[in-house]
Amino acid sequence: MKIEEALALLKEAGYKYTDKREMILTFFANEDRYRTAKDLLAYLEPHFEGISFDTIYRNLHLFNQLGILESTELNGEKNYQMSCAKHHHHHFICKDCGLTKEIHACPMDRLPTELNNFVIDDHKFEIYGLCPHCQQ
Amino acid sequence: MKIEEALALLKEAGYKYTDKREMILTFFANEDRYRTAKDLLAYLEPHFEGISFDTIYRNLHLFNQLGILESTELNGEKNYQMSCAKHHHHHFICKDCGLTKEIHACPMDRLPTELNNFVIDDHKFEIYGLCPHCQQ
DNA sequence: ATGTAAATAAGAATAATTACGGTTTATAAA
DNA sequence: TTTATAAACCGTAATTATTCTTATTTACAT
Repeated sequence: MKIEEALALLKEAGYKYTDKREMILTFFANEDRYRTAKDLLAYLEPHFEGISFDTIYRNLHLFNQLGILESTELNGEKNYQMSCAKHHHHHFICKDCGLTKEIHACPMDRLPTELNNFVIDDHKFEIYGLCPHCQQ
Repeated sequence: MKIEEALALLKEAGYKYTDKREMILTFFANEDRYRTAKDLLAYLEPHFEGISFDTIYRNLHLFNQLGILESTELNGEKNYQMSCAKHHHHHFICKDCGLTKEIHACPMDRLPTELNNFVIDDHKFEIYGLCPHCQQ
């Protein structure tokens, strides 16, 4: 997702434009991988001295809720990256650098009949390993 | 996995037998679902007044490492259940009661060639929803 | 210009987990 | 059966990630 698209989404949903929000989006737009709240804070700190945790977390939540960011949990920490959705897909995630690669196959396509009596709300399919770059 | 089997594994790996460890295993043996450290503590507390966090977490780690317990992360909390491994499989997990159901289909069977240059260490496939009982 | 709801800062609170120093205990060998 | 020793344990403090609270500031529609 592009920054402009995200800003439009924000405006449409009645949220305000702020320079911090723009910079948060810039951060994620320039990264093709999952990043933590801490990573984001480190990026914002030099530009906005004294920026608060609250701002970080509130916006991560909001953006996630609006579908601007997608999230996953990697060793006990929530990680976010710019949403590449529109079409449903899953991810390979590099354990070293956090780089992601879309996987278009989805195991839910042919679901086992064993789950006939279960209500299915959600699923998670992720592959972990090392990207070509981090293998060296 | 049965308690005896787990105790044998412990002994074989050179760890000591203690009454607390036996009760931890009893707890998980009687549950067919993922449980948190807190759940375990609540169960042990009446039997061992003043049992420490350290004991809980140290043993959860150890058991997980030995393959006695498997773990997953559900809304920011680590959850454990008795390992049902031997054969590779995945889980349906009830969001209400934590009940699990094995799924024998594995999406890694036919991996997309897109990942040819990636080293794959691990993967996660979980389906979340409501079990028949919790739908009422 | 101005009113209002949203956004923010600052820091305290919470929740899960880990770490540390001192004591007890399971186990094996004398 | 005593004894030595490493493992297990307790009590508690520290850490880490995250959320909450209150007062203040700001974007933006009117």
